[in-house]
Amino acid sequence: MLTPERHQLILQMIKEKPIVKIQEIVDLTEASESTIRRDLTILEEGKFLKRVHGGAARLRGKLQEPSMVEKSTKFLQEKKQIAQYAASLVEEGDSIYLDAGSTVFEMISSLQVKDIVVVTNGLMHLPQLLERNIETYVIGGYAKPKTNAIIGRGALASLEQYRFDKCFLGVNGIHPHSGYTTPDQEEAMIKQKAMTLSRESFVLADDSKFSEITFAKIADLHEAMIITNTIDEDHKGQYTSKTSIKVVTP
Amino acid sequence: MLTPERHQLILQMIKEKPIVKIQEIVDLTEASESTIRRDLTILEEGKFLKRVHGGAARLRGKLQEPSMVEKSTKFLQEKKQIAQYAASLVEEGDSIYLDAGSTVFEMISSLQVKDIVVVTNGLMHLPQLLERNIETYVIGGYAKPKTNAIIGRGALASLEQYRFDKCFLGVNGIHPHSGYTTPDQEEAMIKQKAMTLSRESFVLADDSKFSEITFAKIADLHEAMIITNTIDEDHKGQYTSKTSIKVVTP
DNA sequence: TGTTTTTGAAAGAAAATGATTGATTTTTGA
DNA sequence: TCAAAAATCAATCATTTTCTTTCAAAAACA
Repeated sequence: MLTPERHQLILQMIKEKPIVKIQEIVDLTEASESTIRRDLTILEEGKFLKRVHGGAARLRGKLQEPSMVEKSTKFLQEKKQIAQYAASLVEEGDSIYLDAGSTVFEMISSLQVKDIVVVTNGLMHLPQLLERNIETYVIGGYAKPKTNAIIGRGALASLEQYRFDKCFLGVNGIHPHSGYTTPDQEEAMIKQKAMTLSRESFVLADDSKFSEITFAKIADLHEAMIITNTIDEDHKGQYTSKTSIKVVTP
Repeated sequence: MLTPERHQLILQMIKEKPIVKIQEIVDLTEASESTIRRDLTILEEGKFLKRVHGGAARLRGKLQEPSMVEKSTKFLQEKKQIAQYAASLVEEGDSIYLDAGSTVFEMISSLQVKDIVVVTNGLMHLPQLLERNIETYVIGGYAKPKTNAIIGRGALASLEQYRFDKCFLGVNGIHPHSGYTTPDQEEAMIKQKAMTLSRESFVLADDSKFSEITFAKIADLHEAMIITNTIDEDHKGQYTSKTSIKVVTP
């Protein structure tokens, strides 16, 4: 049996059971224990599973097939939690705006409702959206290589064509006085515009964004609801007095 | 057995099983192991499969694309030739429109000039364009899952914002009387509009497109220059009298 | 005919495998 | 709780399988 075949088989097993014993894999694959151990080492390096004493365990959150996009940050877990909650807010029939950015990206795989319309400026999001057969509109404009986002004058005009029930934005800074900020002026304008076109606005942010200020202001705190995972009790009051915060607990 | 025959057979096998062993191919084709290894090397270069130790594996992502599997190496070769010539037409400082579609896609990797502006409705093209640091604008509108193209009313309006030195289009049919045609009415409108916004228009087509007619008309033959690889001498006159054709010779 | 391309065979290199060893971790049982 | 027993582990090595390279014969081509 070929190595990648075995790997597939192992991943299959771990998709069905959260933990599999080495011996179980040995029995099924008819390969030696050494070989299976080597396989597990490789699969662990590729972030496909976690080795545990006696076997291998499923990675939290990664029940789906492994795309190469992710597996970068240690915040992924947190991002997923935040994204999952945000996705649960989307209701049947909604038209929503999805901002570019990795946290918002994680929302897509969690979207349960099907009868929605999505507008986005995030080029990274498109393959996933199309694969899931979600009705998707892209705004036109300059494709910024660094963030894979559509921005610029054309993007603003293009965005103007739509109206949203909800918009979901990523930001880089959240601050009681300075509000929501992001490093790029052009991206800030897009986010701003999206908010004005939307009945409700949501900002997705892990707690590293709190008390940060970056260059371009998007809006004041009260203009959106923040979705985050944990928030320092000491500073919580500074924010809760100005906006509603949903804290997603692990 | 002829080389392309063997290649087809191998692609067929890999369409049915995600992984095939070399020995299995040897048994079926009755060619030597050396030959099969050579075949696999070629097919891997053509991005049709991935070699793995002991055999070959199906590529992730572009698997069940019927059009993809049908394509023989020769076919891809032809597209590359056409695309390469088309790319050589792009001059420093040009603003160009790149239509969605696989032949036009092949142009991107052949683009030598750097100081150009590209506008496209092809979502597939974006990763490649951005990676090559080409200034890229995307038109806004509905993202059509099947072709990964942006189309629709919004796309037309978005396109209207730009002017081009040259536009490069794919079509499905070329016919002396019916002109250029494509199966999707909406896509036809986009192509049409792109032509009107461009000083020069080029249609990229392998010879399977000649004498074909599909649903939606884009334009008459004389409105664009055809770039193709070979053309049947018998019918050549029908086309050359109505348009200029560049025949790219192997 | 001579020339190029394709093919198959063979040799050495590289990779994958399975068994073994001794170390490490977990479990057992007092 | 502790130490012995059992299970699991990483590291190593010999063996097997697969790969690449090379070369000459066969086939296709002009």
